[in-house]
Amino acid sequence: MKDTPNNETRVRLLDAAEALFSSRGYTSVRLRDIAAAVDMRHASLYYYAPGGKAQLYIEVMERSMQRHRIGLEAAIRNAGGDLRAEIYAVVDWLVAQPPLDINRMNNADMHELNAEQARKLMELSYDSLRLPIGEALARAAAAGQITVPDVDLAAMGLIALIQSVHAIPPAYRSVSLAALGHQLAAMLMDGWFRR
Amino acid sequence: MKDTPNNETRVRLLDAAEALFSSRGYTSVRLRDIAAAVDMRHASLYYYAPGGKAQLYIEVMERSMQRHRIGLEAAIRNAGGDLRAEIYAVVDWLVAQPPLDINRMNNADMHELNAEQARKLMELSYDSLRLPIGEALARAAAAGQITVPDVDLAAMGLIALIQSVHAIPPAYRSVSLAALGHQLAAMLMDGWFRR
DNA sequence: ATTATCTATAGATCTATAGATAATGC
DNA sequence: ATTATCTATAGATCTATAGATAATGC
Repeated sequence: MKDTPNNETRVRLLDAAEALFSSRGYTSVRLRDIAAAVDMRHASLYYYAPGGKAQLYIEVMERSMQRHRIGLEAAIRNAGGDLRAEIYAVVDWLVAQPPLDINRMNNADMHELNAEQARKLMELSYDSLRLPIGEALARAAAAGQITVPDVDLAAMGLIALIQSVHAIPPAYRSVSLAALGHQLAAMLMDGWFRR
Repeated sequence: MKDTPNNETRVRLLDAAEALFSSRGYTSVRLRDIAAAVDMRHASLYYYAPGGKAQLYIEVMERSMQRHRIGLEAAIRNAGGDLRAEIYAVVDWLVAQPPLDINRMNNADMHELNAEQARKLMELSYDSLRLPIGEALARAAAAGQITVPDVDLAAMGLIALIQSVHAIPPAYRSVSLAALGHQLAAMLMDGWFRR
């Protein structure tokens, strides 16, 4: 009795499921889509996730959020203490990950899940994203470098702003996601108004 | 042979469909959900939209985007020429409307539609949101009041940022959507860094 | 006669389960 | 014997269509 079968295939499966769920959301992704992405028949997914689609979604999203928390903390830690560098490191991390859409998660995906599981997953999501960035902002605020009304609001706002790079269809996009992300972050840090 | 049946009921139906599609997206909304919202049987929806779910979505989203364009232009026009007032008017307009999620539209909803219809709808959406705000920004930039890398990027960034108010579950929200929206907009206009 | 709705149901998916099968590991 | 996959299919939705019905308008 092993709690988790195989491994390499399992990771490939979770990666594929994450990419799909993350960009298209719970209801738009069919088990067939995930199976096709790992070149399997959809029935075989039940071998790795006996709980079916909902289990797969929750597992994949929890893993994603935990990875984000670790990745964001590391990105900030390695940026060298300067807030601007920390924020750019956050942007670089985010644009290299599958797109996040917290609005869609909160307003659509969560309706398809058991209420308690949904609550827990949203809490994990908010914490994983908000806390690392919020702490960096709190340090800069304490040092008198920045003025924000609320570090949590600012952190979640930054993420929403950065994720808007995924709203631009590739055809209309002349520069890299990272370059766009940096421009957006710079707007938020420096403000539109002339100094 | 009339092109549009009834009217009062039709408008109620489109309003209900818009609220649902807008916040939960194409695949998460069932025809039953829309029908229930207007107290009908889902089969009756075909009387108003013979083209079915896809027609309903497109019709409702086109109407939404045209209304946004008109509403944003009016909000800006009535704000009295000051950029800050114009942006707050934009925020007030946006938070009073059903939530927009351009990321979800672009990455999920559009996959369920005919490619050409999807392209047209996204183009209309970008124009309806981007142009009114972009023009206000261009005027302020020409007057030397603000500095932005790209007015279109700034306009779409503002919208994404404002829409993040809908990612906060009501239970965690102590102030009004408008107040939150203003805080977010002020961050973007003035920037995080001390002046 | 037309308008606005309903009931009943066909047809198309989608998720999930059962059971077979081939390969691998003891 | 266990692991990893497949085929086949049941069961549950969902969208869409057909045809009935009641109310209203000429």
